[in-house]
Amino acid sequence: MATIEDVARLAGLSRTTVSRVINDQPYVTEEKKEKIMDAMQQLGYVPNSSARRLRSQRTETIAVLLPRVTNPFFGHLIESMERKASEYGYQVIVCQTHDKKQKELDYLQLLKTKQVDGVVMASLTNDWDVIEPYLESGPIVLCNEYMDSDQVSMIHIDHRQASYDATAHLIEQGCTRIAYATGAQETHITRQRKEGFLQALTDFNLAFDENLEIRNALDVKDGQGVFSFLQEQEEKVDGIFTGSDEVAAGIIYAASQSGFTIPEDLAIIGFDNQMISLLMVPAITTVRQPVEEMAMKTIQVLVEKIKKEQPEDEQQIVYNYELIKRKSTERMSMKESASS
Amino acid sequence: MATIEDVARLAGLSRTTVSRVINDQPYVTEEKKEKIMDAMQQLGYVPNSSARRLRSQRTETIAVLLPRVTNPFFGHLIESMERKASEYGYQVIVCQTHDKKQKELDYLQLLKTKQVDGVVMASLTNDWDVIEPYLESGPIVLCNEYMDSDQVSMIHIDHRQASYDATAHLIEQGCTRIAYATGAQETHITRQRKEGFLQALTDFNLAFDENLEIRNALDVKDGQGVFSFLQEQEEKVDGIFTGSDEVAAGIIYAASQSGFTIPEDLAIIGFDNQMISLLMVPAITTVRQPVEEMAMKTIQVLVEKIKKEQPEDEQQIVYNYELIKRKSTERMSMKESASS
DNA sequence: CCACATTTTGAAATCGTTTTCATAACAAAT
DNA sequence: ATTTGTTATGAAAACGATTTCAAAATGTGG
Repeated sequence: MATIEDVARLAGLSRTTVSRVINDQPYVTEEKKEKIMDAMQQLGYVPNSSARRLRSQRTETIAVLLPRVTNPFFGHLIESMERKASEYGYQVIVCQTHDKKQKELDYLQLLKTKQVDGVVMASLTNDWDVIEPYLESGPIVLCNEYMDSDQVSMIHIDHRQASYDATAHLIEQGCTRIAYATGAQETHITRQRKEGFLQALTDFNLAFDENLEIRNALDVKDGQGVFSFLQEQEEKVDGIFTGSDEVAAGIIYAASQSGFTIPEDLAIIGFDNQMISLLMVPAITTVRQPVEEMAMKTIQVLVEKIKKEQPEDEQQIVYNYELIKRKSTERMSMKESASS
Repeated sequence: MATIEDVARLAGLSRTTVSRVINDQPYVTEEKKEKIMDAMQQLGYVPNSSARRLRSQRTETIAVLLPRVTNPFFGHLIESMERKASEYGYQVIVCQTHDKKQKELDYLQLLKTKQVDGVVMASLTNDWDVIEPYLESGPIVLCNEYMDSDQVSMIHIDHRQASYDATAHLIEQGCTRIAYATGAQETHITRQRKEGFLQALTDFNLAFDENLEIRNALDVKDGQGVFSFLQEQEEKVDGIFTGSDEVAAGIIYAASQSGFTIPEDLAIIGFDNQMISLLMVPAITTVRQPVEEMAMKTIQVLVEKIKKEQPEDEQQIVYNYELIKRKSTERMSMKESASS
């Protein structure tokens, strides 16, 4: 492999001048510049990125931590992040934590060892005091995660309010005994959502039966399991709030196989407005998050932090969500009869 | 940030010895080893990865090129690849080509600049003679892509035969006028599939109307478009082969809104056995690929190539697929009456 | 023609490791 | 006591770029 030295020699100039050409710096005459370009061409020279990284202390790489790519929400998130990062000239390393605390910390190590210039955390299961020390090694931005700290920027929707609205909607449709299915319970947005859910019940004078909380429901398969669980209940459950469209889809699939009618027997609400929520029969009521905007904003904020010398104030950017009402909760007949 | 020098000084030893400890090499007495460990601990030392990379010429990073993460097939692929790579101690850089030739080459540049030790190409739109020169810079393994060359290892199913089987199935179900919807037309597996499709028609004495080939159909939205297109045809189309479950789902969704019955009016076949193919009503007949196995094998082969000094023979590993027959092609009534 | 500013160039230091090579220490074998 | 072989250690080179700093060349205004 040709090095900068080889180019310099062939062009009859110094490494310094070659470096100037590579980095598009001023103070090189057009003539020499061409000579160098020719030499680079001739040798098929490309600068060695490890050497640049070492000297310049920049890696032009970002790590994105998320639970798993196969969850379509995170799939879309990383899709957009990679596109945006690529525009800025940054590479993206995928870091799947599978909601494991240790994995999360392992990946944060990338920041310490200077393998990345910054980190996006779209997965956050550790407590903040464990994460905080890593801020010394480089910027971290939270996306879709919330943290009660003013030392970190975050981009998200109001999960508490969204869950509240969703739950209220279920109640307005006449549901009185509502189950709650959640994903990994450790994360902070999960707590936010739970709060919103409970608040809605309280405000409408409904009690929550703790036995109706299902944890670790993440995908379609889990959704099928959730349905079995609901079916086993002695007292009939007439509505369920799920943290994901996939789980909701799984429930509907299982329900239709058991001859249940949705939403009459059971009203279902999902989250994220994935394509599947539109395609299921019945279509699933869900909460839309502006994924692409959030993803791009996150990258923008992170890149700005990377480039800035002195730290700016941390930003908390809250995006709007939208409750999309569909057939899976449309219980017109019940509406009249039910009002505790 | 503490450097190896600092650690050496604090421990009263040389950089070399510290390096030995870091890399778990022999010839360090237990006593000094502990001293060094203590010093590292005390200083919060972590080795700088750029420096290691530069000196050792290894990056412990792999680039995975694919069209887009949001396509669930590739989502699953990268999910498994990242997991496996992580086991081997490798990072994964996501490189979305969006089926653009230039993007593909841009990302291959990572190999040239030594930012990655190897590349997985799960997206391959350029001709081989354009790609080949990059092999000089490091190993490349194809996954889910086929190339008529013995200079590169590849892991895939027999797309030609799978398409043949799928098409034959449509014909056996009584379809006589079959449309063909494909994704990005530039890739090599796309050609393989087309061949299989055409061969089946020929073998069953059916003609293919070139007007019934739809290109660039990638997702649900495109599927809806495909349905409109089919509806506009004067001569009725009674079957369609699509290269993706998402497209198939889009067609079914649009069809159901127009009061079409699937499969009686139109039999549909998808590809990849995504969750959606099971969840749609009717469920979609599709071709299952062993994604996880393929992904893990790909990483294994690549890592082996990275570690081996002298190049081994290139392997072509062909996995088995499975045609999963579901409701979207189950035209029992037609079966009897139709046999050209 | 001089003084001064600006542009152009390169030698050498630097980034933080790993690797090579030489040497020291120690044990076992002659 | 001497050789031989193995283990233990460090000095210095190397990896391939960027950055600093000094000096040379050029231009400009008086």
